[in-house]
Amino acid sequence: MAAIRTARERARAELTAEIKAAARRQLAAVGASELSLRAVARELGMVSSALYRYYGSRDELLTALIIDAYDALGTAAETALAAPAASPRARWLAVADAIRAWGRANPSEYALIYGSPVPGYQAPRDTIDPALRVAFALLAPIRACAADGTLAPLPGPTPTMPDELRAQLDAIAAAVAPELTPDVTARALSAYTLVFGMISFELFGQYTNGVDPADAFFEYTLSRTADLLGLPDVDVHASS
Amino acid sequence: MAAIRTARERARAELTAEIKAAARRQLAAVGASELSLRAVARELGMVSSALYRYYGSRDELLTALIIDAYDALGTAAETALAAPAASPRARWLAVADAIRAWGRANPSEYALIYGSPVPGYQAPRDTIDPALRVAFALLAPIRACAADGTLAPLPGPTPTMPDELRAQLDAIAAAVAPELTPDVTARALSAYTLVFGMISFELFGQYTNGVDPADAFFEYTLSRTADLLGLPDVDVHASS
DNA sequence: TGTACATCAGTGAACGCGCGTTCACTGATGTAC
DNA sequence: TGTACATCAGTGAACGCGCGTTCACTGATGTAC
Repeated sequence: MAAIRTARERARAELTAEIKAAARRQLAAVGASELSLRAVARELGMVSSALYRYYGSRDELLTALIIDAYDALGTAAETALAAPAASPRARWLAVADAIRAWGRANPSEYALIYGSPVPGYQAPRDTIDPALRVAFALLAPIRACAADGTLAPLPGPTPTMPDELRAQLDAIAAAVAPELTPDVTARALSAYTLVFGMISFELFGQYTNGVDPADAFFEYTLSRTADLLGLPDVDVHASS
Repeated sequence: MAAIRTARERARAELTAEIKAAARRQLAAVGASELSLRAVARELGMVSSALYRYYGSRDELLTALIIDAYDALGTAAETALAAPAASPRARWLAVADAIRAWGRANPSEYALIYGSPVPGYQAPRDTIDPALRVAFALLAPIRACAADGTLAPLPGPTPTMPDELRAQLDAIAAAVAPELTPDVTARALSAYTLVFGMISFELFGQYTNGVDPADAFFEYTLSRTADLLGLPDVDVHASS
């Protein structure tokens, strides 16, 4: 990131931020596929063609919003991960809570990245890395315990694993978490899916007339899930 | 449903079906929020105003599509539920598999009902009952076992349950599954969330470069989830 | 410090397009007697 | 069975609107000497 030196550069950085802020408001009001450059320009008191000095097309702006959303969520998760925690289990719960809190605070941006894809819009490669940050943060406490052997023996039976799945899980582990056995990787992925499944159901209205507000259900299920992952509830790392 | 008697009534029923079929194709091409009455009419070789003989507005057509999607998914799940199965566990797995199969076969309709809500569109009350059918089908094998005491003792620790959650779960149980204890209800709801979480992640592209194709991961996770629900793997009901 | 030139942000008009919905109408189908 | 009338499906034109994107332009900011 180059240092901002001239007034022109400062103005450009500020206006870029204002454009994205206005676009985020649009997003909340009408949704991703109806995000309109003209409406954004109108809100900023500019003429619509002026936006083309900042983004080459509507899709480019949409991409910037997606990357920002992944980054904001990733930052929230990483902040929770870095905070002091009584145990690996508590740390994992804190990350999951932070993910949910971000989603509730930014429902339209959550929908942008975890809702139905916008037909006709193809997310470019630049979105992949930011998208992985949150997954990494949720994985980190599990990896730390697996690395020093403090992951509790996994409760419950372990189904036989077909070769196809083992190969997929090995590839994931090799890329991001070499400490994990295939079964732990599978449980971690399933826990990750459950965390986002609950948040999506809550935000998209599937829990209406059921467990909405979902705070207690979320915590209860998360607690059971942490046990199934074998995350220890004592601070094993503090004693070293 | 009134019997169709006249040629006019037959034509109307046929054209209604054709309109919905064309609208479903639109949905797949451009998504729910960009569904266009004019495009539907164009595909049918009609003039756009003619559609107003069938649906009073764009939103009315969208509602019909949503209800149809819930009903189609509900039917698929109920069919799997009614099929012969070796055990309650197998029956539950069959229902979950049927849900996923329907989603994969009809991704745009799945996105319509389980994806991000369309901003500005408020689903009317008529969608509630059809939406519950699939949840009922997935719940049925658990209820049957709970009713005759064949649900296995639940493995794993049970977190303490706050009163707020207990009240919510009691209300759900009272309405749809009085056989279930609060903890079983919570586990059933969490399993339900996990099933849809996995399908959404698969269809919305979150498993790309991971466990995609997700067949093996889905079955593996489902198998472990069935165990956590205590669903017996023998046909306890056949012996009675 | 001052001047001449280059860069860049924002304007305003325009292009070509698609949308939902209304309305008066024509002509075919159905019904009552 | 035949006729007169009512119902309804579909037409075509129109209203008023918003959209993304291009383009020649003005005027302010920045840079080199």
